[in-house]
Amino acid sequence: MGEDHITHFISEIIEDDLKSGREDHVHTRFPPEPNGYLHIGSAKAIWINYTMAKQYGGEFNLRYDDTNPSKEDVEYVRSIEQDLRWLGAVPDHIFYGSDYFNQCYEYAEKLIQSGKAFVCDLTADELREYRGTLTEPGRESPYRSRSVEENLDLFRRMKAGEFPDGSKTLRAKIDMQSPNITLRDPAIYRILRAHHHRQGDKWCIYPLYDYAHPIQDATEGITHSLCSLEFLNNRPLYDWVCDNLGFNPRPHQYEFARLNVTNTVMSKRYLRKLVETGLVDGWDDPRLPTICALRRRGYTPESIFEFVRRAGVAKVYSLVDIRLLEACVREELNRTAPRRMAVTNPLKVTITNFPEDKTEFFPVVNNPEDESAGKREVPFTRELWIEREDFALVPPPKFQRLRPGGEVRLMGSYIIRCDDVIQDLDTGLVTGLLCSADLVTGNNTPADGRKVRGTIHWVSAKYAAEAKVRHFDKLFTLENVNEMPEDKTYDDYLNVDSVIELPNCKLEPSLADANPGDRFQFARLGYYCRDTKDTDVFNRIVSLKDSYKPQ
RNA sequence: GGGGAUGUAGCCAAGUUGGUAAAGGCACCAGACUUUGACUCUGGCACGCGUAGGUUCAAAUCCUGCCAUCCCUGCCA
Repeated sequence: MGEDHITHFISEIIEDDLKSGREDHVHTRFPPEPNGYLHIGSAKAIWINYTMAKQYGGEFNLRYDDTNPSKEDVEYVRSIEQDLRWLGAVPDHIFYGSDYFNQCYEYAEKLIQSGKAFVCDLTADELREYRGTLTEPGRESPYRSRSVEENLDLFRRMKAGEFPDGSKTLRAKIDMQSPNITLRDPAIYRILRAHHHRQGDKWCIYPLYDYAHPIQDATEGITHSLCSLEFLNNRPLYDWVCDNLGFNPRPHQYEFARLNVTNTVMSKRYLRKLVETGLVDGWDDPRLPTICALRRRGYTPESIFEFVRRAGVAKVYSLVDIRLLEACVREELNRTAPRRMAVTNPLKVTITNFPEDKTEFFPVVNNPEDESAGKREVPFTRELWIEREDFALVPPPKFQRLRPGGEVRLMGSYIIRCDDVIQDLDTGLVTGLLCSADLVTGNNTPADGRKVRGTIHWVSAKYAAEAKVRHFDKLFTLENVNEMPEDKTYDDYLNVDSVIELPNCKLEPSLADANPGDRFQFARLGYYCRDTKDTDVFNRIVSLKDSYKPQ
């Protein structure tokens, strides 16, 4: 799947670095904050960092960016690694940003000693005021000129827990006039008494992202720190930290546009809300765009990475059509998923010229594109189920399936003719069909050479297995969220009833043995996966394209 | 009355030392094939590269102005 060698502006940068000798190897990392589950958007950052490392024979780290204990949890740590492995981006190393808290602290003292950082007593509100605005420069903090000794003393006492939360910060001394607000003496340490999922209560001061991230990268020997475009403004600060701490060699940050997908909400905040309020069953509810939900729904890791690959890497804000993902899934599953017959909306058919007590087995091809997949024996009996929509009392133009007096092929089996229609006298509803099979022709082309256009799927009523089939009509529960007006919220677009459960599905008997996670193509109905949790359910992964248009 | 990034078809996206039918994929349309109206195959789909000028024999590619979108005013990441 995909080409051996992937090219985009990031790969060109890396190749230039390698060619010019600025770098002699490639080492990347995926640095999620463990504050939620990975989703399809995360897959892009994972894919880029992973493929760039592997393409140039380098290493790829998973690093938990856990510098803010108030938002993080071990549950997320566990899920992230699991999802990463499932996707196939197996990390060469797993690190925790919090494991570098000692280094961060040492480096901070170093910054203080070289006069590059100071302890500031401004409150959050005051700090905001001093910072200035987008159009006005900021003012220097009155504490900016404290002596090295005083700063060091204060910082050590911050660490020792002598000051209450939020009463002081350590700030980098850069430039309050800078048009880039990130550079206006940014806070690099805050006082925060919060239990850390990994460090416990060891620390009451925590480094901030802009300061910790370059240190983490440098400590791990990262060469190319690939992140999304919203960190572009932070790059000068990233460079400032690297330069002022004298990292050599030092990592370099490059930015690409993050992935947005139509009808799909990536906001971790909102996804968490859906989970916590019980509107969905959990982070792996098949309606969600999380990696674990896609997995449960039946998407393959290959198709997700293929989607990311085809969506491309550039620097424009982009909104990729969800149908590209669907196309990737269809393409893969079409090659790999065994075909099975299932009837989601059953209509009884009686083959009047077929004996009541007889069972005939027809060999049916498992995958027309893969001969090694072999065949299976499907039982045929006098009473069958067919799809209700495969019969039309009054056929619309170009309708090729069954109609009164018409013929149709039962896939892999006989051609049948509809002789009689049984209708409910009161409602007119069709309750059954009486048909006769061309027993002479069998599963072959008709001896008289007549053409029978339509082919429909069927299941023996006597041997049918039962299961629920779950359709997701509105992908990921949200419609048109990408064009959401400002006065609306995600809740206005929530469509929790978008799942259609079809309780009376008739499945060909071989489906009774399917394992959770197994994927199939149900004839003309789409690709389905037996749910891993709810095992009497088959989830529709994606529907087949339907080019049938009457008239 | 700031700074940065970006603007190529419905959606992504190649193409940048200027060179003369503007790759490819998704979507869509038409047709062929078909024991799944799937798949596959064939053909179509930007007289145009945000816009207005300029330089040039030649511009998506260079220059200038303008417009639009996104990011930045967390002791979040």
